[in-house]
Amino acid sequence: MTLHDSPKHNHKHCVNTALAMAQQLCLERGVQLTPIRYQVLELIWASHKAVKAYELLEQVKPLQMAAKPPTIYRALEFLSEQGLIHRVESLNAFIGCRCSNAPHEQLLLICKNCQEVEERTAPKVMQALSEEFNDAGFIVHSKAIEIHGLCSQCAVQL
Amino acid sequence: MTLHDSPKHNHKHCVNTALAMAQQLCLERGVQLTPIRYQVLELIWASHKAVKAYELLEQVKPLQMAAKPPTIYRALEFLSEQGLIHRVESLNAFIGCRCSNAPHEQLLLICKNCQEVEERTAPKVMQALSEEFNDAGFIVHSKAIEIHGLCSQCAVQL
DNA sequence: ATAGTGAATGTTACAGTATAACAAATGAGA
DNA sequence: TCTCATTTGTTATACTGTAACATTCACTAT
Ligand SMILES: [Zn+2]
Ligand SMILES: [Zn+2]
Ligand SMILES: [Zn+2]
Ligand SMILES: [Zn+2]
Repeated sequence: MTLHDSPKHNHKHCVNTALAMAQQLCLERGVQLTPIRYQVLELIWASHKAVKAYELLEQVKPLQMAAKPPTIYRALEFLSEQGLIHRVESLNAFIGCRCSNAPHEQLLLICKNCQEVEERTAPKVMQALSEEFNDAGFIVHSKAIEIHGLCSQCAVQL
Repeated sequence: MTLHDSPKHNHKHCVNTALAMAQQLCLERGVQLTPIRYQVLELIWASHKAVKAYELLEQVKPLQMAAKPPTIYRALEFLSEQGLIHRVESLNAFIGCRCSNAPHEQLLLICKNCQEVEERTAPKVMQALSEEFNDAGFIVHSKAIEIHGLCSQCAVQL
């Protein structure tokens, strides 16, 4: 059982919220959440595990006969630009983002056992990072903070 | 001009120190810093820019006629295990590590302009991260903290 | 000496990840 | 209708990484 299989977690709610917010945001921004893009987002939200592009491709094919790698990568690029998903650099994979309404830092806790990824805001970490950049005279464009280990659920099980 | 081209920076010293330390550490640990591994390490230390595996392959070929992808990836795996280099996840590339004598956290500042990567210890950040993990009940195995932006040198130039 | 061992390397083939380039379709406005 | 921009289709290819097995080499136990 993973963190998000637990009875406490209503994943349907996660999905509905995420998809509704995506539609709302795209409407506000005047960008198109086309069927392909929507399907890819839905597939990514099927779980809290990071999903690989070619896994998505296989899953999309039954729905989109013509799906080829560019089909998926274009959808991923769009969703990423809109902040609806994040790329997990250390896994070559993608996860849905809960907090898409505003650009935000991301700290990803990646479980080696259940493969689930939890995104956290971690303001104290971000504050400490800012100080580090100032010391170094470094101007930040983007951050990828990816921590691998065992989530709380898996930690007690093993 | 990059951070490490500046007159203040004696890169020969960087290289000599890194290679000498690598030899010393491998001796102490009873592992073999073979010619191939040494050459790859030397090539990585040719600059402070992150280097890609297939770039290394091209550069190694004149020295190692038989070099094929596994040649490079094996050397990279060894150097990585010994903490002599780090993989930059968000670039699929590698950089030399200055502080190989002890296992350590790594915070990488990656310049989009000059491609140089600076590794920092950032104890305050690591402390804040630890607190974050405790809150989340997460058990850490490894961290990849990669910050993209402009280094101090490039920031003033642009 | 010689046969066995483990570590490193050679070699072939392939799996997995991602993008370039151009063509076709779609849809909204002039 | 025509035009333009956006999206999607299509083909091909580039880039990144590994599996699997053969060979070499140095060291050691017989
Ligand atoms: Zn959920
Ligand atoms: Zn887990
Ligand atoms: Zn240097
Ligand atoms: Zn720079």
